[in-house]
Amino acid sequence: MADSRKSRSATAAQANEGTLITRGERKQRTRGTLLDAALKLMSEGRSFTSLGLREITREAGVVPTSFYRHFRDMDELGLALVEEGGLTLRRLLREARKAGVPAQDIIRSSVRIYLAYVREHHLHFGFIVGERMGGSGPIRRAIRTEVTHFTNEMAQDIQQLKLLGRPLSTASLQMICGLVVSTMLNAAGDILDLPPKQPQLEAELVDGYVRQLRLIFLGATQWKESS
Amino acid sequence: MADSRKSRSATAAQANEGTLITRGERKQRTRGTLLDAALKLMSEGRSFTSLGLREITREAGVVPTSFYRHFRDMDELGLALVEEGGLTLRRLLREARKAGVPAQDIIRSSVRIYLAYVREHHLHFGFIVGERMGGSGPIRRAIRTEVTHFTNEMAQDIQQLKLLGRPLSTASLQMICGLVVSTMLNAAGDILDLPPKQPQLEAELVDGYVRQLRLIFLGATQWKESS
DNA sequence: ATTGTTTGTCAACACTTGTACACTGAAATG
DNA sequence: CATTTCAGTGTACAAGTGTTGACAAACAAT
Repeated sequence: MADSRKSRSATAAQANEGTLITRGERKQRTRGTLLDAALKLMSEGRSFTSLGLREITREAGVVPTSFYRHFRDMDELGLALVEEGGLTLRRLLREARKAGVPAQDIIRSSVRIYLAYVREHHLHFGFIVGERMGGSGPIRRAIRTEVTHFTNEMAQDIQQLKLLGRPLSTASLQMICGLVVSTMLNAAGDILDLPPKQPQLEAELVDGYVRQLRLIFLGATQWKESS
Repeated sequence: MADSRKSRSATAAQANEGTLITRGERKQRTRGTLLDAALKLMSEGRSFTSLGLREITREAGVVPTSFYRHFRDMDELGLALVEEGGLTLRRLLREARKAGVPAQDIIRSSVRIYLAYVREHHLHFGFIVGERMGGSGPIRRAIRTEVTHFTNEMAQDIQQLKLLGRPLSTASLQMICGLVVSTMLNAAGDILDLPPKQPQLEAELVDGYVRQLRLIFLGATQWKESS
């Protein structure tokens, strides 16, 4: 539902390339170009709060006043972006469930798969990671909610898969997954502003995160509930 | 050197409250009010890239053109803020060294002390945490550099204090400290946008981070270099 | 006492910004 | 077919933006 639109390149309003008919579809389409425009501008080193309504419509190839047909104000657009990002996060878990746990060297392959996914959806991840701790309050809170949901789902998955060998209280599981998720979001932020085509740096980065996660899971296997 | 100025309240240019004489001192003083103005605006839910030059000078009680007497452009001001923030970070370590390790329940009391320090310097921490992953590239990189330095110093301290019992390679130590620092920066971000006067929420938050750190150190004591 | 320096001020510039209002034309509805 | 609905357009305006240049007055150096 979130990705019928695949990163269209500007000037969309009159394109009509595919065979689309209904008015509703058209509306969703330009709404999408507005969201994409915002994401693209942010990916060029800008924060959400610095974006202007006019700037976005310009990038989207639409007249400024058209913005109001889709969002009351910038905050509403921001929240829509958070929702999209949340969907992208959830999709990651769903795909992971479907693919099953990697056969050997679980952590390293998981990190690799994850980082590939981050690169594939770098706009969403850039937004989430970038706005998670700074900028607009409402958006920050919305992101926090999404990340919490993601963490809880992950905790549930780990419990069902019995990945840690012995059972743990939900509180402990959530605390561990919270640590894992924070670490992975840091990792996303790091690779996303790695200078491109630097396999050396990238390898070091991956290595560092693999070891951090190994340490976390090592701690998790030794964890005593009583603490 | 960074804190001769203690969060002055606007309209500073003509104040002349204390006995200050030299021209250089006066310059540093208004330079400080500009930096403070920027920090204050950001603490009200704005990102750095969204700040305007005029806005800052207005908040500082100074005419817009005066800005150029101190900074070539906004980026230069941002880097100055990063430097200040870096100093605040280092001061934390210095004070920790002087105070020594807390007698009992080391992790819990450390977290408490740390969070008190974060609150005391909430403007600097808000800036660092908020801009660490989003917004302007140069500033993000500068922050990363400061955080890395901080991490290295921390690793050195831990090694010298033999806090982990047995010796570890510098690489492992840095990786562990990196995890600790990331976690503490997340913690800083979390308490700083906790609604005020909510001791319940705060206690839960502190508890969560205490347990995350316990897990990390538990992992660290079991860590095998060979990994 | 007479210079030169330099921090902060003032006025003005060419632009950009968010938003209001009336309008068009094609899809939706009857 | 006639009518209504509404996404997108065009124009307009007040308010804010970064930056320039000339100027005032307090300090510094001679």
